[in-house]
Amino acid sequence: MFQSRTHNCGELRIGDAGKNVKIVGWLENLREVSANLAFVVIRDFYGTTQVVANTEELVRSFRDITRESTISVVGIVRERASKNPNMPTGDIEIEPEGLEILGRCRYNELPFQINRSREADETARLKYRYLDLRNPEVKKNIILRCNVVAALRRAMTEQGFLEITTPILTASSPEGARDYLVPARNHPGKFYALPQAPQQFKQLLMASGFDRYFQIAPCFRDEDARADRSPGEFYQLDMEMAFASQDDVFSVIEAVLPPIFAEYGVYNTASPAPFRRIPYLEALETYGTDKPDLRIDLTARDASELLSDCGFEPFAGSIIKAVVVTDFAETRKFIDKLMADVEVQAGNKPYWFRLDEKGELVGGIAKFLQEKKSEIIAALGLVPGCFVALAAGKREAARKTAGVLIKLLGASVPGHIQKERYEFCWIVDFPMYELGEESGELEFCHNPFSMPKGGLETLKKAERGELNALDITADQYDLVCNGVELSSGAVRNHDPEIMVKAFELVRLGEEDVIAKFPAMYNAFCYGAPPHAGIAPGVDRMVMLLAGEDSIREIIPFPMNKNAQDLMMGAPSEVSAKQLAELGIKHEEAKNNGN
RNA sequence: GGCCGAGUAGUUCAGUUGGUUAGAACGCUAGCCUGUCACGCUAGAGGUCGAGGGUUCGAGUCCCUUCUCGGUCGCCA
Repeated sequence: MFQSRTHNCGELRIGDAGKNVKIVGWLENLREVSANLAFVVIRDFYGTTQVVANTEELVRSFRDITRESTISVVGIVRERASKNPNMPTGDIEIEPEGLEILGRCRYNELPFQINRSREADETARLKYRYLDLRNPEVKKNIILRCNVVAALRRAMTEQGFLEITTPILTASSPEGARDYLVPARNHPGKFYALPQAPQQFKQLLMASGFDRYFQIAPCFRDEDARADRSPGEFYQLDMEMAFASQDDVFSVIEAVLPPIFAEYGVYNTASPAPFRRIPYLEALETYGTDKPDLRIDLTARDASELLSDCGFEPFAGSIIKAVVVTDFAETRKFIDKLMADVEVQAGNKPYWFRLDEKGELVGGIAKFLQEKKSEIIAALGLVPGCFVALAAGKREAARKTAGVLIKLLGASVPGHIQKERYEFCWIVDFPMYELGEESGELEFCHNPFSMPKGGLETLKKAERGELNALDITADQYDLVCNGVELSSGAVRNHDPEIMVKAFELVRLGEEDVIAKFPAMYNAFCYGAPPHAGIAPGVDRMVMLLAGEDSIREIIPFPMNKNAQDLMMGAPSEVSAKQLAELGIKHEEAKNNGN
């Protein structure tokens, strides 16, 4: 029978010398110095401790144990003859009196070396995640995640929020991402859906009279992965407040996040409250993106009037954005690489020129600019040593290209980014509607739950043609940190009449509102509070705090890019019996050629 | 679905204009070594070069097809 340890592998110090102890853990390493002297490293969750094998018999015993087996060692703590100042337990070692194998590792070669697992093939890491996680370097991100989640819960609770869980099996919702569907055994042909977010439930909680709700909420979306987007499932710090305005939501987030970022992040500085607020359109014009990285000091300027008639063919009739980089001393090779990278990421070719130390416009498209040289230098405020990157095309393409230019120039040209900090901002005043790319017709820009600014009156004006619906904004906002979109949120539309009117502008009506959101529509007909909320992504936050570029590094058991769990073998086939119970036909018929 | 990159020993990688028996490091096995701590030293085992086809006297290398993985665009209200 297993007897408990007296100490873990991270806690013994010089003051413990002479004590009788029992430690347990994984056999990490065996260093044989001679036939009758070897050093054994035992690792557990808390750290590593050295055991000394100082007889021929002991050396043989340890040699016969495969590494990564779990063992227990009973013995006496003693001061080391040669200490290791680099490890917390480096002053002591254990002289064993008893040794027991608890769980033998059956393999003397592992899929990868534990202490170097981060360098291993990712497929192997995911398949053997339980070995990967034995690596303290890998484990520490998961511990960080736990600490951050605990801190978020504490902070939200302190702010008076209640954590309320909402259903995982729910109804498919008609908009947004692809749903994960679960067949309903008792209702053949019908399906549950896993929630893309607890959006409707949290609004119903507001209608139920809960004042401040939050949840570390699992969300499920069947969309393709990215480096910063795990496929399938992710977590949000979902919150909603009754009788609340945009400012109320901002106050809570500005109180909750900066201290946690400063305490747990790789950078220990976070922008203090209040965060900068940037209107959506201004962000697109100035930063070329709705998720600017404010650590970068570069901005985009409109140079359409200045340059569109300079004779350079791609500029004719185009919107042109200029990004001026001072103190630029990079090589032509650097520029070519950067321009190529921008073209790939933006899907649009960027251009450039420089003002050299002699005050001449050189390089890139400079030969088209000589006639208007002084005008250009004055308009863009150029000084010798300036590099000017240019984005041209239709308005959206020019903005996007400028955004990519700013991002890549900021990251690679020295002196234009203050990297070691968390820089938050709010993007506000999102448009309520946009023209659909395919349909060309008016559609909801983000989500139909947001309250249009000006409420019913504004919508009626748009309906009467006194106002362009595209100019209607909503109290809808994004939280952005270091160029990463952490969250969207909004003041919600809690008035059934305004909801219907908002839908009418996109050629839908009351029956559509009821069909799509029956519970919410009905509930709001019984007296709903004005409410607002937000849902910062937990995974993205932890990524920022851990300084990781891959979302898989901060998820305990991640899926691969193709939404497969290589360790568990999901998704997997199921038995014909299971399918039959669910009223689902088996694929076999097809294989037989029927 | 499009585009880009990768796939060679258990692992991470190198491999020249196509040319002898495909190498290194780490790991593994055996031996040596009395204070190591990424211990050191010596020796050894270990390869369907992702798969299939083609060009060639000869292919890890060139061509075609295909699979897998990663990144990115689409997508993600």
